[in-house]
Amino acid sequence: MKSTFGELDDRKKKILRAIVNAHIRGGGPVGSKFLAHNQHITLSSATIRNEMAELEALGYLEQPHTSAGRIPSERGYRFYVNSLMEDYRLSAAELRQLNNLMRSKIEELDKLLESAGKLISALTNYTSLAVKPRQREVVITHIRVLYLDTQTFLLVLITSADIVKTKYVWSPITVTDELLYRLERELNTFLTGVPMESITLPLIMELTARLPDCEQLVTPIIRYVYEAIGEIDSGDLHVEGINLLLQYPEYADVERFKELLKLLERKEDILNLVSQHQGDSTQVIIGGESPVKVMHNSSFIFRKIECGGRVVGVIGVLGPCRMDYSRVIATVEHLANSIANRPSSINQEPGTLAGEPTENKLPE
Amino acid sequence: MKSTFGELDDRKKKILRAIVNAHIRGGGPVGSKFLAHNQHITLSSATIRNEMAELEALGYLEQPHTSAGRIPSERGYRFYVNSLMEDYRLSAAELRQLNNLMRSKIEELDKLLESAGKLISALTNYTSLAVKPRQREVVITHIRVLYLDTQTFLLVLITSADIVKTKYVWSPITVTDELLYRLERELNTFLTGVPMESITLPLIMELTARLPDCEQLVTPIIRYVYEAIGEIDSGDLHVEGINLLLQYPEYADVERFKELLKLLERKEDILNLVSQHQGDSTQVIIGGESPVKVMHNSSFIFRKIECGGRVVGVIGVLGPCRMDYSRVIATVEHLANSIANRPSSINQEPGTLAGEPTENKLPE
DNA sequence: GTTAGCACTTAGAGCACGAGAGTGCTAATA
DNA sequence: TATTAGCACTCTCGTGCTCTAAGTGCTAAC
Repeated sequence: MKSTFGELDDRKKKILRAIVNAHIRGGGPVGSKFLAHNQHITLSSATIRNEMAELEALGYLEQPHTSAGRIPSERGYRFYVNSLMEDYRLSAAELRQLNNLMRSKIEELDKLLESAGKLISALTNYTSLAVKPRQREVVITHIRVLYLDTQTFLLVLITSADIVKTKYVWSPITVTDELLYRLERELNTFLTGVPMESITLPLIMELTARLPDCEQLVTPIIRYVYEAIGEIDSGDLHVEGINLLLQYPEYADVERFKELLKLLERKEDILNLVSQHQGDSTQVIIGGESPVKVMHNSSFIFRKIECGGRVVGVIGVLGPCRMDYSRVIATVEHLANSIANRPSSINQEPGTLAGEPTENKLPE
Repeated sequence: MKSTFGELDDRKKKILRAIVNAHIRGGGPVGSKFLAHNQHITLSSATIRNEMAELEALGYLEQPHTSAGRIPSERGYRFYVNSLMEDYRLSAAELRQLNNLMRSKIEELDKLLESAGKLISALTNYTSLAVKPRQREVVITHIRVLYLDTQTFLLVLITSADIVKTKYVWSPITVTDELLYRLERELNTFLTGVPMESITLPLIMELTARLPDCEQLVTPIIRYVYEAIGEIDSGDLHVEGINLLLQYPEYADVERFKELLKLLERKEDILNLVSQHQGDSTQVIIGGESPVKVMHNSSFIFRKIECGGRVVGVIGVLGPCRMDYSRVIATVEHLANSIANRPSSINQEPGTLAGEPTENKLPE
């Protein structure tokens, strides 16, 4: 059957698959002779050459130069990922390592994502990204004020994103339990459930008026509330295993690698890219499909981790377009699912409450 | 005056200084002819050649090959840093940027160190390291338990390192204010002021016995306390501007750069190195002086940041041995001092209390 | 439709060669 | 005696060349 427009006949698919597989393994362009030795292909090299020429005409293959073999084009990779590649079965050793991580019962999601990143790097031999995504529209749900001594108290903010922020406050005035009680009550009245934009000057003035004996505390506290919410909003990116990319000839060009490093260090573009993508399934961005220019020679695979309807993280893998897609996808999916379904450890209410600790440094 | 053993006469010093300066600026080996054009040196190239030959014999210079100029040896750099280099005066633009950072009033020390790292990278064009050092012998000073609803409460741990950790706890039993009050009291009695090693099974059993109606809560809480202290202990390292190193020919060798990247990603060796060093002044480790092998082609400059007698951070710069030492040292010192002396912002009690917020994620 | 064979193209390794840079040494100079 | 000019020598690096290996496209035979 001749290739009707846009579709490939079985033989072409088989050859394309073999080329991509071989290229992913070997790195170099693959030639007709090499393919003729392939077990699954019982054609002469001449026939294969003809098919390859057609695949190139259709845009699935490219030729670095006349006397080289063919390499997959981006379109070729895309077709491979969509239609050709076989599912990868994780080996026993890989499963063991993945499960070990989950069994280690790391409590903090941040730390867990970081460890997951390390593990993915190690398993796939590519750079891993672990994203703590932006949390939009965070509001304070509770405020607590803890008495420490007559000059200091601890402010505890519990937010709708279930993140807790704490802060020491040194008070210029002597504080009493009674004062703190009133402070706590008024702060809760005025600041909980209120989106950032609504904390306006009139509101602040009214709040201050209700607390005539501790005016001096109100402004800094509100400033801190602002900052805390901003920090929760902001998102973060952990990168592991950058050094692994240097083993691939694709990154031998120092200038190119440098640009990629810059991208990863700036974090912003990656955070945007990840938060813009909607899909729940594993996303595969191949080379030029990325809106980010410096990623045009790389592929990026990532997947959201959802717990109870909220995106709590994103893990991903960055590597050359010549990436072992099926293995990476299998690894990322396994890990994302494990994290999403992990039981929490302080009295497991499965899938609902899992605390993340945190810290609050007072550099005296 | 001839050079008596170990000491260099003024002329040699002048020549060595000029060589190191020129090498730092230009990158290449520097030759006698080039030096003869130097304003401060009024000698012929032949004389300079003789002096350079002697400096080489003394171990201060090296020659990549016969027909190249000289480059400083590590000993040469060391002598330069100790005795030859002039103090660098920060430019107005540099001072402005440094002061802007401090004026931005970032509250969280972590974030501030991170920003400081970014700024140092940008100002020096080398990689910066920001270390949150290990905190040894942390104990809990207060424990608070906050009622949230009948099934959940918030555990707040205040530690001797002035770091606060919080954690949601989901309770399998219905909690009341009264129960939490007793829980809080007993936890404080048994766990505060106690070093980790002393939290032994008998102690845990006694604690459990005192709280017959909420046994199920005690074990996970203690586990969490362990974890929290462990996390405070552990230290952390932020690296910024790795990409900047790639502009220096010293790192053109991919394999060498890769090893350095690995080192920075593993973090451990750097944390050890930094925490072992005792000195309060700025430390300069040149090439092979480092106990870490992969740093033998790099220099590392770092300085502790102390607030009220405690080391709250370390900032440093990593770059090629051919580093602009005086500029880096000036920048690091300025920033370290600024951070050490910064006023805290929630009701500034200068130099004593400055809160660090924190977060506590509940991924439900 | 498939295959064998052959002419053609190209990258890359290996080599020679010359330019450029810097040295060490010797002899002349102040 | 310390300094300098001059010169032969050494080494790196870039350029241009050839040769080889690999792989193709095309034609003719099966």
